[in-house]
Amino acid sequence: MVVTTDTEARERVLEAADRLFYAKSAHAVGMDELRAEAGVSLKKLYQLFDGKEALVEEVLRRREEAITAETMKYVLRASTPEEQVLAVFDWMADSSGTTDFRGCAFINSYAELGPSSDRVTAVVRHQKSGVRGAIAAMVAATGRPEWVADSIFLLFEGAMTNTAITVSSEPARQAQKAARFLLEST
Amino acid sequence: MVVTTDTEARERVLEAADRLFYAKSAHAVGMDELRAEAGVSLKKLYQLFDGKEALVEEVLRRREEAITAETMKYVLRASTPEEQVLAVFDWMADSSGTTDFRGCAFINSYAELGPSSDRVTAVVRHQKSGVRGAIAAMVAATGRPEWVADSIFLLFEGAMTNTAITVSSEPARQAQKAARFLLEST
DNA sequence: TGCCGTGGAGAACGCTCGTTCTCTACCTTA
DNA sequence: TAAGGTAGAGAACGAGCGTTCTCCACGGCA
Repeated sequence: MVVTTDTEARERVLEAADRLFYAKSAHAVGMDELRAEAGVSLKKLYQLFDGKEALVEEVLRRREEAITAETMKYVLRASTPEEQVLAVFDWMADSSGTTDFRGCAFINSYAELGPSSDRVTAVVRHQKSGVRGAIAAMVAATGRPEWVADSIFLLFEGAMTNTAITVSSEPARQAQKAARFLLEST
Repeated sequence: MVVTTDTEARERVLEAADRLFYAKSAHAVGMDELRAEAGVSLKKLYQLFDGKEALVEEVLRRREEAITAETMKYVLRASTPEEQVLAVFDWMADSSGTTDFRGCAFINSYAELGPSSDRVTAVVRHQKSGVRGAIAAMVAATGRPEWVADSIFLLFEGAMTNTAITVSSEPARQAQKAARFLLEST
């Protein structure tokens, strides 16, 4: 028998749940499909998580951390504060290149589960305010006014959804171009 | 007995479906709840529509027309081409004031049903390309380059989702401010 | 070796869904 | 009045869901 700790099983479930929920939306993924994908028994699944809603919540929290870390890699690669702001659109363009890019998982979850789950709504609001804050901090470092940060955040959000819907990285590039203009002309 | 034609019953079903699907997401609304809300028998419901997926599709088509007409009212009220472009953000700010504003119904439907329904995906793409085209036409009338139209469209999209998530018209106003800046400085 | 406790496999449960079918009441028309 | 057809109410059905329970195999330990 392959030995796996609860921690490892937890991570396998979260990884599978994140992937499946994002690709197919939460209500389209059954707990049994999840169990099979994670290679875990149904008993253990319910022993590790309080239920589907709690699982969705944890998946979103985990994804928030993962995305933050990944975008950081792009941001820290840049030298000037301006280039750091623009780097988040490079991350988006690269991400949209991968198959099955489906836009912002938080917006998607809010659309599907927001009306019925306060916990999901709370995590989504938290992520959005985090992204907004991160962009605001970078823009502040450039010395531009705060409304520029607001604008770039909204460009980012609009590009995320439309990059998914059009299945093209064009919106990401258009948003980056607009952000560059805003930074250069203020 | 109250006499109702099939056309009237159809419209009642579509109105109820649009309202409920938008407020609670499609999978959270059962056909029986819909039947009760529309005041129609289950038999007639299935006689008027081929099934739930077809109903969602028709609801989105109908909403696309309705939103186009409503925003037109705002646009035509404005005198200059620049003010016409900015008027769509007035529409958004006003709409978000109504209770139960949930952002863009097309983005929401894409998030929930896009992976499982090609028909829904097609309607969503159609609506997005329509909005993008309408903004492009208005921006072209101002003499600004096309990338300005792309930017304003993405600002619009980002503001739609974040106006819903933050339950505030602030993103709509921020996007309008950014759009005004883009128009004035190009 | 015999016992106990843990854990996995998957059957079972209760519920809700989308969809169809049955039955009955009523209106129309001859 | 009698017959026929239409439409509504809602029961029925099969499937799938989230969740729980049963059963058994297997390992550690006295």
